[in-house]
Amino acid sequence: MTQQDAAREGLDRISVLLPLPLSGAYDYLADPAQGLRPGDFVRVPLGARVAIGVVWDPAPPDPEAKAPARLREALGRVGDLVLPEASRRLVDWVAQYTMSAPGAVLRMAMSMPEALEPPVAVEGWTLSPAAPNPVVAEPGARRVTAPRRRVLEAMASMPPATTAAIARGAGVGAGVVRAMAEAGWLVPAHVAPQAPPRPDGARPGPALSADQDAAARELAAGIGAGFRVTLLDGVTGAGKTEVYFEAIAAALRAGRQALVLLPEIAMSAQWLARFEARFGAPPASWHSELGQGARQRTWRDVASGEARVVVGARSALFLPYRDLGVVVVDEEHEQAFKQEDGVVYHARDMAVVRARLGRVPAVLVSATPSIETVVNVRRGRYGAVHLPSRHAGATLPRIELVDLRREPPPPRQWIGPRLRAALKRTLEAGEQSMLFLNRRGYAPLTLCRACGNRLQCPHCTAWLVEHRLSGRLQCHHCGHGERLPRTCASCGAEDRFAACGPGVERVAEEARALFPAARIEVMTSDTIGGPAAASAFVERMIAGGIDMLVGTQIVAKGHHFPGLTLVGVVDGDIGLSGGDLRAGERTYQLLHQVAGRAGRAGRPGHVLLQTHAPDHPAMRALAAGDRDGFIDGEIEARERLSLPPFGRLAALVLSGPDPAVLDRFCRELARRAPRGPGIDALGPAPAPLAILRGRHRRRFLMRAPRDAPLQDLVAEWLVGAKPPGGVRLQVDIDPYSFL
DNA sequence: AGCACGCCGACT
DNA sequence: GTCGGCGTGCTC
Repeated sequence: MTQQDAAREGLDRISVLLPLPLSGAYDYLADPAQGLRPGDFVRVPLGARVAIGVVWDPAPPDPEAKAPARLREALGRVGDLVLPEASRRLVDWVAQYTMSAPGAVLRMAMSMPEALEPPVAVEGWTLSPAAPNPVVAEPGARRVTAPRRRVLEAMASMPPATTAAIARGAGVGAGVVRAMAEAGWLVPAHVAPQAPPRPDGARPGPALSADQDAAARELAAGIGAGFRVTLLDGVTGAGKTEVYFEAIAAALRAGRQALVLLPEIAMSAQWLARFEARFGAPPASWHSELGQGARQRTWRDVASGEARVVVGARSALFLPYRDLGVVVVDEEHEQAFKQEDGVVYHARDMAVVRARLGRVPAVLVSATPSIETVVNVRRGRYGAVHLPSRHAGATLPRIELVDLRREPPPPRQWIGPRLRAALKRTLEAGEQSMLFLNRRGYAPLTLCRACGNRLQCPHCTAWLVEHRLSGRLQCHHCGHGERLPRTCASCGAEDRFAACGPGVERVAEEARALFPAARIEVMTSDTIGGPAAASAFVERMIAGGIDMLVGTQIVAKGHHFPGLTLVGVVDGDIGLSGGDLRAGERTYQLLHQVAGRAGRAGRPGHVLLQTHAPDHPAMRALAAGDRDGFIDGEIEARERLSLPPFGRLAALVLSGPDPAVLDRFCRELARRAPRGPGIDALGPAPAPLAILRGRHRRRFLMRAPRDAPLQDLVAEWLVGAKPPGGVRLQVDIDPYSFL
C-alpha cells in the first residue's frame, strides 16, 4: 500500500454528478465525518477549478473505476438543501430516455450556487427612537413634511424593510426615505426574508356545475392515492381550469405541493388572476424571463417546501420539489411542450414520468387531446374524465367552411366576400371580431419584379419575412434582420420589390381599408411587449376598446373575450403542407382553439374558416364538430403506417459548416444504419431547413416497432462513429417537428 | 461548460 | 525571434 493510499484509508468513495455534459457521475473521496448523503450539493475539484455537483446515488461497482489513489477529495457540502430522490431519478430517467448526458439534464435541475446558501440578510431600515412622533408632530412642523409624515406613520406598523419597500408602502419616492435615513430618523436593520405567499387550499371554491363537481371530486380523490394519469377532457369554456384547481386544493390541504405546466407562461396573466381569485395568493411562477434573484428565491422556496404551487413552462419539471402532490399539464396537446434544443424532451411525457417517480397523480388537460394521450386512454393506461358541455349555458360556435377555390377574394386580397360581409355585420352590431392568420409580419416572401430574385436569409434556407411595422426583413429561424433594401442585389433594379402573400400586418392593412372607421389592432409576439403590455392589451380588448383583432396563434391561447362573436380564419391551410405526421392533428387543434374564442358569454359565436382544402379531414371535422371522428381517423392512419404511438421514431440531425465533410460522415452513418424486422432508417436527407444559422443540416429518421429498445438501437448505430471536426450530432427521440 | 495544451500570423 | 488566434480534448 502506498503512502497515499494509507492517507486515504477511512475515506468513502462517493459519486458526484456535475452539471456539465460529461458522460456520467465522477467518483470522489469524502470523509465519512462530513456525513454526505445522496442529494447533497458538494464542492469538488475538477481539473484546475472547483465545481459544484450533487452527491449521486451509489452506482454499481464499475470494474474500470479509478483506483482510490487516483481519486480526488470532495471539498465539502454547499448549503443546507438537497436535490430530492424523485428529482434525481427524473434526471437519470430523462438522460437515459433522451440519450443526453446526465449532467446536461442535472443542469436544468440546478440553480446558481447562490441559491444553495441561505439568503444573506438584506440591509434595510427601521424607525429610530429619535424620530419625531407623527401623531404628536404637527403637520408642517420643522422638517416633518407630508411625505415624511406618511413614512413615519407607515413604519410605525411595519417590520424593518428595504428603502424601496418603505417608499412603496408609504407611497413616496425613495429619495424621501434616504433623506430621512440621513437625518437619523431611520436606523439600519436587517430585513427578515419574507416567506412566499401561501395559496390556501381550504378557501371555498366557486360553485361548480354537476359535471364539474363530479370531475373535480374524482381528481381530488386521486391526491395521495399514488400514481395515476387522468385526461381531463372538455371543450373550451367547459370550466376545466376550475376542475383541476380542486385537485390542487386537495393537494394543498394534504400539505403537499402542486405543479402546473402551461405551454406559454408569458401569456398567462388571466390564468394567474383566476388562480389568485381561487386560492387567495399567487403561485410561484417559473419561466425563462425570471430575473436572477427571483429565480434563486423560487428554487429555494420549492426545495424548502415553502412554495406550495408552481406554475411554469417545461423546465419547472426539474425543480427540487420537496413533497410534490400532483402534476397538471394544461393544454397537454401543445407542441410548445417539446423542448427542441439542448436536452430534447417532451415536457408532457416527462411530467408523467415525474408523477410516476413521485407516486403522485398527473392530470393532462385539453379540449383537443393529443393522439398519444387518447391512445393511452383507450389502452386503459390513463383514466379520463369528461366535461361535456360549456359552462353557464354558452353555446359552441358554428364553424362554417369557406372554399377559397369557389369564393376567392379579389386579387391581392385575402378576406373573401363572405368573411367581409360577416365582419361588416359584426361591426354594425357593435360586437367584436377576430381575424386569425398564423403568420407574423407583412408578407412571407419578397421578390424582385424585374428579375424574380427572392430575398433569402444569408444564414438559413428560408425566405426573409417583411415586417412593415419595423421596416425590416427578418428571418424567423435565426436572429437575422436587415433593412428592406431599395435596390435588388441581383439585378440592380430600384424599387421593384413585390410582397407576396399575406402576414397579419397585411391582413390588418386590408381590414383597415375595408373598414376605415373600425378600431383594428394587431397582436403577435412582435407587437406585444412583456407580460404587462400583453395583459394591458387583453384588458383593452375585454373592455371593448378594440373592434377587430388581427393576430397569430398568440390570440388563441387561453383568453376570454366576452364581446367576441366572430372569428375569421384567413388561411386555415397554413401548417397542412410539409411532411409532418402531425400536421393534420395540429391544424385541427389550433383552429379548434381559435374557434373557441368566439361567443363565450351567452352570445352565439360564428366562425368562418377560409380554406383551399375543405375536404381535408381536419376541416371536415371542424365544420361538423366531429372531434372524435377526426381522432378515430388519425389513429387509424397512424396504426396503419406504424407511426407513433404505434411505432417509434428517432431522428438524428447532423449539422456542420462544411457540406462536403457533413455528407461524408452521413454516408458513413447510412452504411451502418440499423436494419431488422420493422426497423429501418431513412436518410440522410437534407433537413427541411437545409441550412440554419450558417450550418448545413442532414437528417436521418429511424423507425422501430413500439416494443423495440429504441435508445439501444440508436446507441448501437452510433457506437464508434466519431463526428469529424465541426459536425454536431443531435439525437431526437420521439421527434415532433420534422424540421 | 471551462480551461488547458497546441500549432500558425503580426508585432516589440 | 515572441504574443496570441481559437481548434481539439480532458476533467473522478
